[in-house]
Amino acid sequence: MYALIDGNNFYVSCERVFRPDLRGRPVVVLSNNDGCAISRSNEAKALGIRMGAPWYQLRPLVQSHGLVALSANFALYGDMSDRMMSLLATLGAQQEVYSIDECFVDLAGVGGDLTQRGHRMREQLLQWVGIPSCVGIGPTKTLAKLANHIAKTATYQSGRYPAQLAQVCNLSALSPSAWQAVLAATRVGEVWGVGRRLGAQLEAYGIRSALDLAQLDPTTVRRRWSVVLERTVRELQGTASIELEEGGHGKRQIAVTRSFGQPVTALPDLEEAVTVFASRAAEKLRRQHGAAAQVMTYIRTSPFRQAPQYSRASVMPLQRPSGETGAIVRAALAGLRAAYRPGFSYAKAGVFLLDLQTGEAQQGELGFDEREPVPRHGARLSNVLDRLNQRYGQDTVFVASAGLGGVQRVWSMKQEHRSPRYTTCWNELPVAHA
DNA sequence: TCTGGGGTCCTAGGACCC
DNA sequence: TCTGGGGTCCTAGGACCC
Repeated sequence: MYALIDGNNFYVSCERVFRPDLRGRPVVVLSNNDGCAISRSNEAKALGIRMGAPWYQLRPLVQSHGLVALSANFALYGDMSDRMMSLLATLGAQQEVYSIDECFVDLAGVGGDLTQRGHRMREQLLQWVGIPSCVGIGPTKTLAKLANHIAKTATYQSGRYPAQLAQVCNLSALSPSAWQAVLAATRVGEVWGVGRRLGAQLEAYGIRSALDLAQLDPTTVRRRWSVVLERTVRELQGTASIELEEGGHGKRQIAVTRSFGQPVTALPDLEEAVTVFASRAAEKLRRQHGAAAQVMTYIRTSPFRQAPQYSRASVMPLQRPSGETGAIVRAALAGLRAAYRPGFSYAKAGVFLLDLQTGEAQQGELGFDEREPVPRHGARLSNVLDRLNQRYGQDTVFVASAGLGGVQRVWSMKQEHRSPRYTTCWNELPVAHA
């Protein structure tokens, strides 16, 4: 049996912990560059604000409906997420942190009434961390996910599902007929693993509800569609086919990409940005004690503008797998120079670390070239860099090609409404007045 | 004027091997 | 006239997720 616990409107809920005055009001959190809405309070959803709606289209709602827009504050959300996850880890034997605002918990061996346990856990999460959430419980991850979706919908939208499934929905506690009824009331596209494309295809075949999908023959599904959808069908039927993945295995790929605050044309500006992104990516890599064998740099113009379009990625292999800032920045800059064409207005750049290896299992090499022994100082230098930046704050020490005039960076992003980093920055702690 | 960032997995097809 | 069979590895691209 699995539980899926998911924070409601997570980013907005994080902001509300420190701004109780935002409760009951329409609030959105904007993406980097204040580009578009990436989290919405229920009041904002009720105004018809869509996920991903561009901010400039929403701006009139500030006047007309008291909409509050906040710039994304990922330092805050990440820290709130850590608090939430460590509390939820106590719910069962194993936990998979699936995203910043949700986790699966394996309930194997957990006794007692699981529904009640779910209610207690979400009350504790609300009281201790301040985040409202919903809990779904089911025999497989896909069913737990579905149960969570049902709990959420029943909480905020009356009529579609029985009201007692609000907040906590435990499918395994339902009678077979009640179970069938909730699956029949769920559109096939709402099932985890069925996206827009598959959803449309399935509907065209007359498979409209989650129940319809669950009643298909898995082998046929594999032949007609894919092994991925076959697994989903088996999971809906109650056969666990997607394993719980505990943390600690590290990422297979690391990316740092950003849109620019304004279009960038000059190579030196792009070099600054790519240096910063590559440095950030190298830090992430070292945090999981990894090494990258390849570095990809990518630049592109804005697809939303009526201007000549250009997009190019370039992969540079490293001489040997490395987690050092210096080596990674050099490779990323070489990739940038290979991808760059003058005369375009670039809107975004990114650095990807690929072909990652873990610290313990790294490919050795034959010493063909004795004039160039394996360097050791680079790794030590990067460690010192990390320790200094950890102790004295981000960017205390950095690579010079990142540019010295931080304020003059033409490409830096817009964040006009960012809240304080209440929990991760000494200067921005909330102050209590007696 | 103004539209995010970071991931995973699977498949098809090409290059190459014997 | 007539030209096999079986396999691996890598990459690009698609679909999905939050």
